[in-house]
Amino acid sequence: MEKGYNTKPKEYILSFLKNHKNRRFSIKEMYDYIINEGYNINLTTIYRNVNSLEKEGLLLKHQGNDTSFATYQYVENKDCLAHFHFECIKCGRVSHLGAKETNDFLKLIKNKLYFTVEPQNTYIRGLCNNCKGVFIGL
Amino acid sequence: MEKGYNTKPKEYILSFLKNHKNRRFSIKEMYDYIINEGYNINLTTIYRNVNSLEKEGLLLKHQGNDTSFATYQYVENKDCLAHFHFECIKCGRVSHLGAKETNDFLKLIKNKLYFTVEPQNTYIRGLCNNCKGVFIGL
DNA sequence: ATAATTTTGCAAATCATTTGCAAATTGAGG
DNA sequence: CCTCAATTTGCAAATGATTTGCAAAATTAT
Repeated sequence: MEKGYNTKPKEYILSFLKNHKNRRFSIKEMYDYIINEGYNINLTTIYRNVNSLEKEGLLLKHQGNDTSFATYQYVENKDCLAHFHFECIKCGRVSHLGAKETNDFLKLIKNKLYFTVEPQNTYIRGLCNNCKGVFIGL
Repeated sequence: MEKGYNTKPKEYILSFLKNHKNRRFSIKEMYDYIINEGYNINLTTIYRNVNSLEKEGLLLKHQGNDTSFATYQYVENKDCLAHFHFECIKCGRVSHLGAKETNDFLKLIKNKLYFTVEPQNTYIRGLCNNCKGVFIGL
């Protein structure tokens, strides 16, 4: 049973992510950004903290189908996990569908399929408004 | 520009996957199964073939959020990619939602969000009928 | 069969992530 | 603000999945 100390690196990492809500970063990206901001930190330290922040539910971890590395994103509040997620396949930004629409959809498919849906694990993928115009190909 | 030779290993891998539709295998699993069937093959060969089969659209590649390795699955016909997918978070099996329900859902959210949904990239996650009873946790 | 081209198998390289361990940091209690 | 036990850090080395280089084997058209 760990007491959980408050360390500089841990605080720095979390505030970095909080300052970039709705954006995902790979460990390497965080590292580069943070180093660039003039704060000295170790890659391993980021791995370790990001891991425990994810377990605490403060971060969302994404493992892309095409990328070999994971990315992490700060989640404002955990309620959003009860909704379906929309993930932009271009910029990676994640937003979420309202409770009403989530429920409507769940009703819609309830008797269609022998399947219990877990919205918190579900990412509906497509293009967000920002990326609609610029995306080429698929 | 490659001509694409038909080799024993390539055929063996594809037929193995075809004989196990709706199931996903990691490279290592395929290797173990195939070796166990008495057919001699190399890990690298599986990597290479599975990669090109995926590019040809014959296989679906999955990169789990929690697993460090990819899994692959034979897809019967490419039409199924135009539908939403259901993926069981326990057994990994993928099935798909019918065209009508897919469309109903798309209509449902069309004006709710500045978002263009790509069903072929979307996995709705939950528990399939088989796994409903046995799953612990989450 | 022959030759040109692709694919295989193996070993070594690569890349993301994890682990071991000593040194540094933290926080509770004096 | 000093001390001490517990936790966290940083670095180097380990791990595990995947890729690559290269010579030998397999394939296809001629």
